Amino acid sequence: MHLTRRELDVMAVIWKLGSATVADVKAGLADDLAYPTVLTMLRTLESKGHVRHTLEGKAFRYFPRLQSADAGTSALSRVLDKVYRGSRELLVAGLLEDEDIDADELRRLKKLVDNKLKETKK
Amino acid sequence: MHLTRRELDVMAVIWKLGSATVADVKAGLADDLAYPTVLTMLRTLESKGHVRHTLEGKAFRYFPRLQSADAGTSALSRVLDKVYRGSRELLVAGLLEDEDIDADELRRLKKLVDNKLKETKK
DNA sequence: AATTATCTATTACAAAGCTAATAGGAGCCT
DNA sequence: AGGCTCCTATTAGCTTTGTAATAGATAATT
Repeated sequence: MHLTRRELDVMAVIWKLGSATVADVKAGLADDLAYPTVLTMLRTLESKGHVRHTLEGKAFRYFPRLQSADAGTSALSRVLDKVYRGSRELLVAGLLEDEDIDADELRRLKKLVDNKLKETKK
Repeated sequence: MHLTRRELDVMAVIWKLGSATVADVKAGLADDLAYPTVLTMLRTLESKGHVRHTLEGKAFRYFPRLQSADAGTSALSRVLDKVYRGSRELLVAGLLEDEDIDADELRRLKKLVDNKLKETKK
C-alpha cells in the first residue's frame, strides 16, 4: 500500500476530522499549500482508493476508505521488518525510549500487553 | 530525516550485516537490481550522510552512520503522530493485533514496560 | 601481453511525487 | 446585470526517486 509523505499528511487530517472538504484539509495541513495542490492530492488518493467523496453544496467532502488502523499496521510492519528485523521488543523499546511518558500511560500499556497475554494463553 | 523506500531497503541490509560491500547489498536486496543501481543508491545515502565507506581491496565497504535505532524512532514518531495522533496505546494495540505473538514475547514486552514504569516512578 | 573478472564512474532517462498558475462554472450580493 | 466569491478542472513544471547502459580502471590469470 504505502502512503507518501504528503498523502499521509492529508490522510491524517481526514482521519482526525472524520471527513473533510478540500478547504478543511488545506487548513489542517501544517504547510500552507495552494488550493489546487490539495485538490490534486485528494484526487490522487481517490484514484488509489484511499478516499471517496460526495458532493456537499458545491464543494466536495472527502471520506476515508483506508482506515487509519490499517495504514498503521502496514507502516508498523514495514518498520518492524526493516529496522527492527521483526523484533517487537526492540520496536517497543525504541518507542519507550522517548523521554517523558507518564506513569499512567505506561500502566495502560502494561494492561494492554497483559490482556493480550491472557487471551493468548487461553 | 526520512528514508525512501529503496533507501530503507539498502540500509536494512547494511544494518543486518554491520557493514557491506556493494555486492553484499545487491545480494541482500529482495529485488534483483543492477550493480550500478545499487552503487548509485549507496552514493545517494552517502551524500545524505547516512553511510560512509572505506576502501577494501579495490571494492568499497559501506558502514552505517545513521543507526537503525535512530531511523526507527524517527519512523515511529511519524506514525505515532500522523496515524495514532500521539497515542502510544493505540500504536501498541495495532502492533499486538497481528495474530500470532507467542506468550514468551508478550512476557518480554511486559517486562520492558514494567522496567520503564519502575524507572519513571523513581 | 592479452584476457577476463571485478570494481567504480559517468551519464541518461523514465516514472513518481509535489506544487501551483490559470481557467472555468455557479451562486450570491447590491 | 455586473461583479465578487468560492468552488472544481485543466494543464504544466520542477524535483526526487529509481534504474541501468555504457565506459573506464585495476588486478589476477593464463
